Amino acid sequence: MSTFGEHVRELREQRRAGDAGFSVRQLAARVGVEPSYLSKIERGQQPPPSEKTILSMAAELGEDPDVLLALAGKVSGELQAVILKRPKLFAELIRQLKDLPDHAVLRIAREVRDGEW
Amino acid sequence: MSTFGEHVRELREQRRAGDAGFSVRQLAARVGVEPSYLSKIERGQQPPPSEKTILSMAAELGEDPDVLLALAGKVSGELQAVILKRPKLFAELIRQLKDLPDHAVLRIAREVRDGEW
DNA sequence: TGGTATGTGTAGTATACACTACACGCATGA
DNA sequence: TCATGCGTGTAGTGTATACTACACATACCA
Repeated sequence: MSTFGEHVRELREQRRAGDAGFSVRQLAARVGVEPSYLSKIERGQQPPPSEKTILSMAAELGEDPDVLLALAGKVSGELQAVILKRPKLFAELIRQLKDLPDHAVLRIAREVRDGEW
Repeated sequence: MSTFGEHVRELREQRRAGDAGFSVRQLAARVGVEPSYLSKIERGQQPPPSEKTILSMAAELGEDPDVLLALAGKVSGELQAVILKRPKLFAELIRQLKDLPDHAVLRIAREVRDGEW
């Protein structure tokens, strides 16, 4: 697995191949940070930025916010809020799901979505 | 719902009714913080302490760690680690479960535990 | 060859986090 | 009365977080 910075750099360079607006400077401007800061993040000289900044990056780069947050070692505040409302319930469930294979977890998500509960 | 501090104070005073070892000073000593710090936390003059300290408090007070952490607005690092390993999967699932009633979430946890997956 | 854009280096800053150290006044019991 | 324990007030500390500001060298291109 790549680091947060490496992954961002990769995404940005992919976008840049077809769109010159994805230079460090221009992306930084749209994301709302200084270019040197973004540069350092991409090269791992700075730790990943705040959740707010990561979400802005994800939107600009067309990446899944949860994935980018995860590379930064963060769980989104939105998800945390869901857990915090019913901590016992969700704590127990998540621990149960910890070692379940992907397809099983996915199946539960689908069944819930399809209203079988 | 009570705040973190109020809840801790309540728990401590309950324990104290039958065990003099639950003074602010003695509990603080066992938890590993200064008495004045614990006192301030209980009265809401300080924000909740670190996860480590909260877990120590939960153990001493016989409270569910996830519940105490939740009152502090924190999700345990252990749970976060589970989510961070498969962010897409868990993010999707948790969002699906957001508005599900307690009994339904509980039923899923039980069925997973009982090996029906 | 002068203007513009690029990535990056150095230095500094404001704020929050997570506490400690010590002192004070009150109560109790020997 | 005085040692012990109690809760709490004031002040200060070290570290991390999340950045900004500005300067520099390089490359393109008109």
